[in-house]
Amino acid sequence: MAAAGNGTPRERYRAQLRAEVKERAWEQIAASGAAGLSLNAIAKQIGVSGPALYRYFASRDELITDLIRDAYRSLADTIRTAAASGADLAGLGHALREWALADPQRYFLLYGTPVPGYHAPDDTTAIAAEIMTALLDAARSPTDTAQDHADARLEVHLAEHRHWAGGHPAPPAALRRALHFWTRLHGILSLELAGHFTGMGFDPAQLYTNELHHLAQ
Amino acid sequence: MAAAGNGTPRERYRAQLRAEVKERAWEQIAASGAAGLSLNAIAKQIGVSGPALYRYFASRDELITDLIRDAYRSLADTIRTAAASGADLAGLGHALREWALADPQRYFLLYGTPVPGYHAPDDTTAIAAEIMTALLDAARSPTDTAQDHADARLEVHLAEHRHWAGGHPAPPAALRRALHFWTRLHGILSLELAGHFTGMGFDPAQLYTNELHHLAQ
DNA sequence: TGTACATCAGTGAACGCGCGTTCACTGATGTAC
DNA sequence: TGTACATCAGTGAACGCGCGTTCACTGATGTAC
Repeated sequence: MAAAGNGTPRERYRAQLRAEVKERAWEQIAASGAAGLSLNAIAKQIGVSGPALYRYFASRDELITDLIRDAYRSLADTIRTAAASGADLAGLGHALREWALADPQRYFLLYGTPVPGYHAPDDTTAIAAEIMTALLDAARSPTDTAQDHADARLEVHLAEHRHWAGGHPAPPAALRRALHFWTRLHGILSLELAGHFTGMGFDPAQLYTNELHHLAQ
Repeated sequence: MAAAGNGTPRERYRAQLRAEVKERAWEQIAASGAAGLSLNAIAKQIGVSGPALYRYFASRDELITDLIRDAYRSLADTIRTAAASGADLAGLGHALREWALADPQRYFLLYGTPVPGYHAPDDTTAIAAEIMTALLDAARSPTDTAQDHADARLEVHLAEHRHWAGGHPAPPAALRRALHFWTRLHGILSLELAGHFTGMGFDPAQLYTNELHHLAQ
């Protein structure tokens, strides 16, 4: 009855096997993409029959949803940890890059090709909003230097619509900076991870760092 | 023997059926993603038995490769046409955006989640290089205004490695501008098309236009 | 400490499905004389 | 213009595969008295 420690042995065993299933799932996704994820293949790798996994996951979809949730949580933790240790926007950018390079297919599971018809459950969009909030906080930086005309116009537009994220009103300049952070870094990262820079003979990291300098400006 | 006009009736018929297969394939990709593309399903839609398609495509992979090739060609044509009609970088940007919005899954087939292990055939990378060349030409713009320190450092790096694209040496400033064009616009487009901005209450087009102004600067 | 019962993990067989692909064959379309 | 032959499109049956998932059942682990 007590919800103490690690739970009963059976509960610990359950948690451990769920974790192992997910581990194998990530390996499989890394090896051949999320589309080819197969419960039977995972079971075989673990050394258990296929139907056994249905004690731990109601369906293949539930497993994938769980993986997406974990990926979002992992990214949110990474960003939060960096922010908590006093990183500025550039610091968050490097944390994001490291996280993405550590497991490209995990990155693509969140930000890659969407599956038509699939809708992420509400709690994952909540975590995504959390990440955005962390970015916004970091974007609320001291150096509020001169901005050119084009940016000013965007900020007016953003000011009209900044009611999202649960009425968390951020200064339009910070919102603009956070959005640029997100879109520019995602642009480089996803092209790099998909291999679109190979053979072009330059280091994507330099491009990335350059964009970070722009953003910190 | 003469390779004139539209060829023999049989050749025209072949070309027509190949085209119809591809059309249905795009519809299917738009509806459920490239992973779920099925030859049998296409055959059923056309009103023909499954094996019949093997007269027109050697395998499922060949069909997909063909679709990728067509998509690249379509994008290259779009960019080239815009450039030929005197568009500047901003103009190319709008052309790119329209092309992407017209068929998001086609965009993702080129720039979305990579399938581990899949290597695009050489001629598609040649078309990709062509697109890059068109960007470079447009990026070789008149207004070579002041650039900040961070950009200068990136340009030195690019200058050391600008031997790609068949020894087509572009000024580092143009290369930098072209790369920023590509990565920034892709960043916004892919997040927008994947629905990551929904519910945030602003218009991605404004963000996009804003980036274009930055690039034209 | 020992027995009776409930809980739960895992198995193996089975269902139904759709896939890519091969193969032998029919029937229509084009070609050669 | 007509006949003999070659070419080619399309069919239907079949193969082998792996998938997700259900179901009845066995055997081990934990719980209650």
